[in-house]
Amino acid sequence: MTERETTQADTIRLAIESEIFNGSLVPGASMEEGRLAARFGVSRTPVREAITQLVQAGLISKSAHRRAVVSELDPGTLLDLFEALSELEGSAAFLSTTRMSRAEKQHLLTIHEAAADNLRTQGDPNDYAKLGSAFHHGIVRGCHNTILIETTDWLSLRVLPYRRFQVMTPGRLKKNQADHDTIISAIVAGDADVARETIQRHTLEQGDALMRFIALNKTKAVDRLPRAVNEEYSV
Amino acid sequence: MTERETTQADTIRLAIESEIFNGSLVPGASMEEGRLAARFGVSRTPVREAITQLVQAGLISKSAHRRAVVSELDPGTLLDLFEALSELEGSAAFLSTTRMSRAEKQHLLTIHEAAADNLRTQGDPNDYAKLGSAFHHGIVRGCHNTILIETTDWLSLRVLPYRRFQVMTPGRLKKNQADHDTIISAIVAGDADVARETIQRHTLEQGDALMRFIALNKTKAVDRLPRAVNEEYSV
DNA sequence: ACTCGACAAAGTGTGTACACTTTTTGCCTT
DNA sequence: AAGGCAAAAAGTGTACACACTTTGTCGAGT
Repeated sequence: MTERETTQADTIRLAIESEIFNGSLVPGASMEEGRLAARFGVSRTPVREAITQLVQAGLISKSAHRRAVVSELDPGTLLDLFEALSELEGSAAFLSTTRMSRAEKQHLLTIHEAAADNLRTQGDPNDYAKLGSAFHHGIVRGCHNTILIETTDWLSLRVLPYRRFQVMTPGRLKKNQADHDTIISAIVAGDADVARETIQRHTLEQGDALMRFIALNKTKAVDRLPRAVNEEYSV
Repeated sequence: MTERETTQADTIRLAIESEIFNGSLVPGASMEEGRLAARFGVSRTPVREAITQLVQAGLISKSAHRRAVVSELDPGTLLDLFEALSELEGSAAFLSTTRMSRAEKQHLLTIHEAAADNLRTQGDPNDYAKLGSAFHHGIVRGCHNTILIETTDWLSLRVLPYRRFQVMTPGRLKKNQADHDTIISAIVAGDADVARETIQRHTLEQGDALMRFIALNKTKAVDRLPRAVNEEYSV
């Protein structure tokens, strides 16, 4: 009768994931199984399983007999990440140009226009960020290649813990929107090569900006984060 | 005193992995934790951990309260896999063209020539396959982007269980070698675009050939595999 | 005071027990 | 004989216990 579709380990994994994304667990923070278990009111077993999963996802690093640590990306790796992501998104855009349905293109246009509207009316920057993310995701999904989508998502996930550092200056916002405009135009016009090159450079630049920002502000920013913890997470 | 650098779960994971690769565990075969545990002489705990890891790696599929199954790729997904892989290798080749050291290029040439020699002297086809794999891997490593390398390896891993189906006809061998020749020439000449396009198309064609072969011979081939099991793995 | 090393505390890895879910078996009904 | 329901068997998920490893502490030697 009592049907359990989602296991406890899954619940814990999602919980830890979101704590990493919302910044409760900062990159570099170490997690101790027993404490997590106590905090979530379960035994260590499902916690361990959740951690194992997150390790494979790349969000957590861990070596034998040592406690798990939220993955910390050094600037070099972060750059590699964005470079790889930009190539992947470029490939996706290339394929999407010829594979997206009319409805999908329309959906993308709707998002793009909503973003433009947000800029014109000086709407919530947070909403703009969401629209931007939806735009990228829409393009990637448009390629209809499950593996490519999955892989892109996988890489995007690993950047997520650092996205919160991103601050968009008015100049960057405008450039961002202009890039998106070029991309969607290329897709609609059926120019796959331009779509690929534009989104590729665009994503790379985004990453570059984020990297520079982190390099400059990291220490200060970390200390100022709400509920941020540098060392051990406290109950 | 007794130092344990590799945990039992790791050992088990590697063991299962290699059984998947060498065909003892065929895609679609279901694995039962208790039996695996007994077979490896450990408790279920490390086996479960190994399985969790392999699930995240994509080699095994599993849903709650159901036993784990060696991932089975339908033709469509397999095609997607090769398409994604071809894009990734294309990107890597593009970057490698400008980033490979002289020594790395030399190493690649050595491999390529050994392969050519193998063809001329009608050497062991198995050796030729290994050289081909080393060639691809060498190009990917040449891009010096950890994430891109890691991601490419990740996708390659998922194809591995199906590589054993691959049979190279003399015609394919020659074409394969010619492609490799074009690629290495482009890299040495510094023509990144040609390198990208060539290896991209090359990998895609490889995948296509493999797919067709599997589609034609799968059922028969599976039954003929040494130590192959269709249903449950028996102790 | 500093280094080194033994001891103590904390934490991870794995074995085992048990609850709950799924699958199988076999009986009953039609 | 086929279909379906119920109980039993098998298997997965989780708690807990314990061994071994790592980490932290404290005191002795220099």
